[in-house]
Parts: sequence; structure tokens; C-alpha cells
Amino acid sequence: MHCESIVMVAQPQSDILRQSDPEKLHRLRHSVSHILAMAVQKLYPETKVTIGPAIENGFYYDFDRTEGFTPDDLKRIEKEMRRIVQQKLPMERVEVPREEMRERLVALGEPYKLEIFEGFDPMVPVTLYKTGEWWDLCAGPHVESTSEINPQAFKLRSVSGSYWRGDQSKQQLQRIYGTAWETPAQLEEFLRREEEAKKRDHRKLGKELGLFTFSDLVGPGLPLWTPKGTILRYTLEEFLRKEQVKRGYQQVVTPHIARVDLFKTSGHWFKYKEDMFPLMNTSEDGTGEEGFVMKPMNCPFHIQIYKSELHSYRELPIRYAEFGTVYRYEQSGELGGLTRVRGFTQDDSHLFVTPDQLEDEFKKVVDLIQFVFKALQLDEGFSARLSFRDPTSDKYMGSDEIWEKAESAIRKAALDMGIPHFEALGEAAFYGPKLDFLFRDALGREWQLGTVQVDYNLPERFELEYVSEDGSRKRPVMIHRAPFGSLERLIGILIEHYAGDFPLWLAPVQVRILPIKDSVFGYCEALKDRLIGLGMRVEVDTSAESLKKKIRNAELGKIPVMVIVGEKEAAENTANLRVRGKENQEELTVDALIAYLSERIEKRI
RNA sequence: GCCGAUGUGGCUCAGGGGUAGAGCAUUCGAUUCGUAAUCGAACGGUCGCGAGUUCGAAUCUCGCCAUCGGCUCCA
Repeated sequence: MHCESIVMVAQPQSDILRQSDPEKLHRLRHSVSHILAMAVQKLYPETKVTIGPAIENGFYYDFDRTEGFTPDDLKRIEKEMRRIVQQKLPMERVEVPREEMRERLVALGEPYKLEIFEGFDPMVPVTLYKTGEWWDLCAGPHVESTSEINPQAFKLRSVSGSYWRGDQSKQQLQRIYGTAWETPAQLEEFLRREEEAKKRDHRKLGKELGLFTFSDLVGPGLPLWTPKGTILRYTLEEFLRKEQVKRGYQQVVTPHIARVDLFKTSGHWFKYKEDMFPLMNTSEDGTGEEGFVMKPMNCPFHIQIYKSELHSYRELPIRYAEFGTVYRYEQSGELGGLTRVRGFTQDDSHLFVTPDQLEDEFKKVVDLIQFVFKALQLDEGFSARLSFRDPTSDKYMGSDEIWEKAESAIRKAALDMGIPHFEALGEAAFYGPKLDFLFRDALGREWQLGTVQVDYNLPERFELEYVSEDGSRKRPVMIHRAPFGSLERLIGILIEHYAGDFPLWLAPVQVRILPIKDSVFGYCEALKDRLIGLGMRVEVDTSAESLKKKIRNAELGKIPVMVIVGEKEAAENTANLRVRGKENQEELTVDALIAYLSERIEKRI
């Protein structure tokens, strides 16, 4: 059954939610957002309208109103919307001369609309859409009449704050979110599917499966890993560590805190201070900026290791790898589950290469990341984002020339390797461009996992060198990379991706032996010891429950393999295999069971 | 950080100004069972924390903390 739900996610084209023409749905949703604004202004006339676009699965509208909207208000508004829709009003497009439009907006007293209007290209004709007595400055398109909107196929969902023009320094607005579909059946299906998605939310499953926990006393955004969750972490670490060693990485270990001077040299203290935990001031009088900080990044530490001796070009590329835990002071409203935390462990590595080696080494890193994602069965769900700088912004370190070099190297690697990608301006780190691998969680939110970043800036700031062929000192280029991104986020994504049904090699408990009666306990314990001796994670369910109950518990615990043992098995030195999610069973010799388990663990299936 | 909602035993939730309730889990007892819930009993909560209103607060008010949905920001 869990497998089926994965298939469902993978092939959304065939389902009822995809039957509607996307263009048409978009128009419908945009129109419903207009009806929302109309209803709000009818019920709360002091409210000013701003913008209200169609979005994935629905729409929102941002209003300027002193009081917030309560859930009861939403019900009232929704009712009013239905009433409006049922009047079957035409939604008319009217082209209006610019001067007239300005006058109309001034007369209407809609400052935000006026601001939008003033920003328009004077050459483009301006339009408004009229629904009954109400009208809104809008380019459209909309449905022709509210009769095209099914009053039972939309729903207001939540209220939240937002900012005018998305700018924190500007007016705070009230945003109402809604969902809208062509038919009530689609709406129901959407809501049902959302319920399903919530069931695989890693926060819920993590608690149910006992993988991690949080404590108010420890603090927000600081996960505590239980024994079961720790197995996931260690297994993933071990997997990557081995692969990296094969690929020429060397492991290093660095502390969690450092003098603030380290981050002043790196530039983090100036560009990243807001995101760092505050300074632990150890100066005599407690003033000034002396002392230690928690590390928000590992790179400056690895750089110090590089700098501890002189390197020849013959040694390069040098690849230092560390599962390094970093601490970032995220805004309180940003925290959530394992995907956004304040302390997390990066599978970090810093590569020091000659300029000539950059492209080749970059490709090797991308290859490693692809290898990792394939092993985790995540290779179908990702997209790669080439995160470049916003050329109009000045928040970046380093010269234009350096940036252009780095960006073109990344673009070339992505093209040469044929990875599906898109370019995003303004998404770069302040010290260099990135190639980021993105995933969606069960609730459709996009998260960044793996990342590769080219960095010409830190080598400059720390004055890194290597001795070149001709004996001169040259500056290496750095690559920062983390295939997992962070262990925390990766595990959060994996919990949702597998819906808690971890493949055998990752499962915290791989095998649970279920004795049918007390008399076979001895046989079960012996079998357990043998499997544990082979490195497997095994338990015996010695509770005084019925077999049915033991099976149920193992299924709910999402344990991949059940081994059922009764008198028959104990007498014949066999085991009865029942695989999670499957009702059929198989009677195996113990040796065959071991072969079955070993093969699957080895192949990571 | 901002807007809104929520916060009752380990978990899921009911109750709502007058001495805390259920199911699951846990413990104990009985049951020894062949593929998704055996029966019974017991234990367990100063109702997130702190003030205030009140004869009396889990319930009303305020502040704080945390969580959730968003905004802004990122692995």
C-alpha cells in the first residue's frame, strides 16, 4: 500500500486533478481571488485591496486591514463569495484611458492599486475587470461570468501575514489563501490528498517511529536524535564516508567554536552576522568584539588545515571532508521539523584545486552527488538550480571577472553532464555561485539538499597558495560541496520520500522475529544472535500478545522484515519470512534467510 | 522577526468558572495463540510557564515560551 502511494506521486498526470486545462484553471483561480476581494470589501468596506494572484492549487489575496481576519471571518467571507458567484455576474474587461484610470483609482481610494498603476509601462493599455458593481485594476484574463465558477469547488483555507511587495520594511498585509477547482470532486480529491500527504509529514512520522525529538529546555530548532534515528544518521554517514574515501577524500575534524577573528577574516562576521549565534565575549571588560562564536560554516576551519603546511601543485586537488555540525541563528518563525533547524550537520567538504583542475573536479563532485541520490532513490525527484548572483546587487564579495569565470564553469559542467537544470539569478551565496539540488517534501514545499559551490573569494581572503610547476606561488580555487546538504534535512526528506518505510539497509530495525509461543523463545534468541553477529539490526518480540498483534505492531513500526517462528520452524531450523506490506509468506532455511537479507542490504534495496 | 491559529497524562483527542475524562501505549495478572488489535486490573496529568480577575481558574484577561500555517530569510 505504501508502494502504491509512491507510484501515485510519481504519475500525477493520470489523475482527476490534472484533467483540467492548466490555463483554464489559472483563469478560474484568478477570478475566484477577485470574488474574494469583492466579498471582503463588501463585508469589511474599510479594507484596501492589493494583489491577488492564482497560485499552485489555488489563489491568495493580500489585504490591508488593521484587524486580522479570524477563522469565523473566513466562513463569513466564503459564504458571501458563494452568494456573489451564484448571481451569475459577468466579469467584464474594460480598457480605460490612463488619465481616467488614475482618476478612478484616486476616487476609489485604493493607494496600493494606484501604486501598481503608476509603475506600469505608459505604452501598454490599462484594463480593469468589472464584476457587478465592483471593479479591480487587472490585466486578466478572467472567466467570462461567475457562472463558470462552481460555488462548491472552492474553499478559503488560512490567513497569514505578508508584506507589501514582499518587503519586510513595508506595510504588513493580511493574506487569505484559498483553493479552487473546476468541480467539487476535484476539491474533495485535493483535500483528501493533502490529508494523505500530512500522514507522511516527517514531523509526524519521526515522532511515531521514535526517530528524533525536541525539548523546550534544549531549545527550538535543536533536534535530539534517539537511538533509532541515530542509526539512520550513522548508516548514511558511513555510506558516504566510504564512497568519499574511494574517491580520494581525506577526513578531518574541527571544533564547534572559534575565535570571531576567524570569521572576520572569512568575511562571515560582516556578511552573515545576523544568522550567527551571538558572540561569547571573553575580553577583559566584556566589551568590543573579542571572543568566540559558534561556527555557522566549516570552510574557514578546513582552510586553516590547508594553511598549516605548504602545498605543491602535485598534491592538488586536496579534498578535506567532515561531517561538521554548524549553528545558525534562524529567525524563530522559520524553524520547522528537521528541514529548518538551528544546529545541523553538513556532509561538508572543501576541495582545493588549481584553476586548470576546476572543471574536471566540479564534474567529479556532481557525479558523486548523482551516485548518492541514486542510492537513496531520490534521483527522480530532483531538479538542479544554477544559483547565480543578481548582477544588480552589491551584496557579493569579489570582482565581476571572478564571478563570471565561476558561473560559466558551473554552467558548462551542468550542460556537459546533461543534468536537468535551470538558472536562478540572485540565489548565489555571497562568496560564490552554486549548483543546488532541490527536492519537494510531502506537502509540496521545495527544499535544497546537495550543493556545490565554486569559491574564488575565500582563497583570496585567506591568501591561500600552492607552489606551481615553475616554483612560483599561485592561488588555488575552492569548491564547497555537500551531497546530503545536511543530515537533518536529508533524513526529513527521506522519511517523507519513503513514507517511513525505509529500505532494509537504512531501517533502524531491520528484522523482527515473532515467536508464536513461549516455547520457541530460545530458538528465536539464537537466530537473533546469529543475525546480529552478521551486523544486522534484529529484535525478538517476546510480548505476551497474539501473533496477529505482533504482526500488526511490526507493520505499524514499519519494520521491513518479519520472521515468524513456531514449533515447525524451531524443529526444522527454518524461518517464516513475511515482508512489510506484503501478506504472502515464505518458508526459508535459516541460511536462505541470511542470503536474502545480506543481498538486499548489500544492494541497498 | 512579523501576521494568524494552537498548547489537557508517553501518543491521539474529549471536556470547559466549583475537587481532571476516553482510547492507545506502559505495568501487573490471566491467555500460548500460525500471519494486521485476546481478556481483566492498575499506574499515570499542579490541563505549556508566569501574573491578574474571582469566594473559587484547566476554563476568563494579560505577558512569556513552544508548535503549526504563512510572510521575510536559508542547508
